[in-house]
Amino acid sequence: MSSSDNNRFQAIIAHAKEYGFVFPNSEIYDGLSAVYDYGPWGSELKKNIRDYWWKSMTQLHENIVGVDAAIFMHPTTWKASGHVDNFSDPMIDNKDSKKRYRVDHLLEAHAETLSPEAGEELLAAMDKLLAAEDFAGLKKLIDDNKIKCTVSGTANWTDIRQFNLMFKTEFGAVAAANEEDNIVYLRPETAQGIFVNFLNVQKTARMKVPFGIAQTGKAFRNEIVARQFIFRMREFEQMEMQFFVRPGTEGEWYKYWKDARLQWHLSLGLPAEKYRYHDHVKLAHYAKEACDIEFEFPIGFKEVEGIHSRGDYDLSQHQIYSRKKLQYFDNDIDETTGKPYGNYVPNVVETSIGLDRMFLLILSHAYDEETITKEDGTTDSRVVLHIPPRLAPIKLAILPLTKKDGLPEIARDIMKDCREEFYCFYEEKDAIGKRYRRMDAIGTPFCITVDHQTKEDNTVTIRYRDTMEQERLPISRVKDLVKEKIR
RNA sequence: GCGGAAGUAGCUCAGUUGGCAGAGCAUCAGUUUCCCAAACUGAAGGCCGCGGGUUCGAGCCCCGUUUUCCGCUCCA
Repeated sequence: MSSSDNNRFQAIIAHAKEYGFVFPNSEIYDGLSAVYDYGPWGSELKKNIRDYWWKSMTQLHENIVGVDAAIFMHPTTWKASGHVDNFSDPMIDNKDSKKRYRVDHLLEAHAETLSPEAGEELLAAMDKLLAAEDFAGLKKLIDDNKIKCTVSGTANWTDIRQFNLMFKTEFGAVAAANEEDNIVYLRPETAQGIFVNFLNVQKTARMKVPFGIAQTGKAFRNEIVARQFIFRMREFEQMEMQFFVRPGTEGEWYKYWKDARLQWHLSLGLPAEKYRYHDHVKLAHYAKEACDIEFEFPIGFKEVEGIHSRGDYDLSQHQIYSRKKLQYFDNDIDETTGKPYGNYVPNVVETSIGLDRMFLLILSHAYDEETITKEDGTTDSRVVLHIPPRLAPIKLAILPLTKKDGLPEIARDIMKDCREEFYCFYEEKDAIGKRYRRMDAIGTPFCITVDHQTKEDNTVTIRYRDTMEQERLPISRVKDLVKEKIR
């Protein structure tokens, strides 16, 4: 990251706070690390991005429907998904090399250097301590065996700490005798709420494979490193769609969604050269194919969305753990056999985009510090957010040129007429130029100004954010013009 | 987690050898303004990140702490 890019990123963060888009969480208490709040214009922008995604997925696809599953899920869900076992490992750091190890890996590696009997004995002791979550005992085991770091060659270890990906909380108002019985997790991904509802949705909405289930919602992950603003947060929002297909067709659907999702980004007017695919070479154990859609943020090319061909892994896992069938009966005729395809566990192609990352994408692409040359030759600067009009928090600012001579009344009437259709903003304070610049700073694409000519012929000037050009039009045209531009 | 730098008004910052807490912009109340932040008058705004120490006296020196930024480390 160059220093100018970094300055730009810092300027965007400062702008986001100053103009009511994103605030540090719990700021009066010195903040909570890697958690942020959305302010007045931020929450509008975020909602508009979410709505645009939701509409493009559900309203515009006859074979995709939505759900809104709870954040809490039965704890077994996360055993089935692999999150409990894969992401809750005790870790230990070597103080000299700063290298971090998983405790079990460290002990297993050491056991291999011992005689078979001694090795077995060590691993048995480890398993017992791991099961009991006896970290002090595990540390003693490492010390007693004089296990050294392969990098520094020393045995100068920190205490053992648990790395927990998932946030835990207690379910039920009354404490249980065994507190383990009461633990529920805050979901680390929204996808599982779709998988466990697969049959409910398929039956009640009478969906036929191939079909998709869309969902937006909060998810929670303990990240090892905070920082990077809203790019990496502990509480974040996902927009996911799981597309269920006939086994054997997942390859073509993966290609379809890989292309369709990039087209969605480009449909917002974002430049293709700022996007690239990153195909995964090393795949997770359940994935058949996977790629990221990356965007060139001020902090470099970063993942904003993932497309994964997940096979039948998730539904099969839930079948095993729930002992319920999660299968679909396909009545379509298989041309090779002349018979229906029959029962199967569908394969899944997932599209998963981070709403907060999309927000940062829009914000960082929109942010611009312009130098403009005025008519008299002097230069001036402005900070403007070129947010796509359909996503802008405020669509139209209605400004009386002065606050007397009946101009505010006319402006108020226009406001009254338009506010049901889209977000409007009225302001009569300060010089008109100042008001234009304030609207530029929060990305309002259109301003109309009521002046004395308005009283004579019912026309107003409309001023465009991106070009700063103005034109005159009848008041009666205003609402339709803005509606056309934000479609 | 380790190392470095920084925290002064809403924002951007100044603050002399340790001697009354400052400016511009923003805000508020007026005045003035017919189209691109900078017209005039006035007002308000501060636990100088937090806690301790040194000193007659600390925004400034010392110690601790916290937050942010930068680099390294980690990242399903």
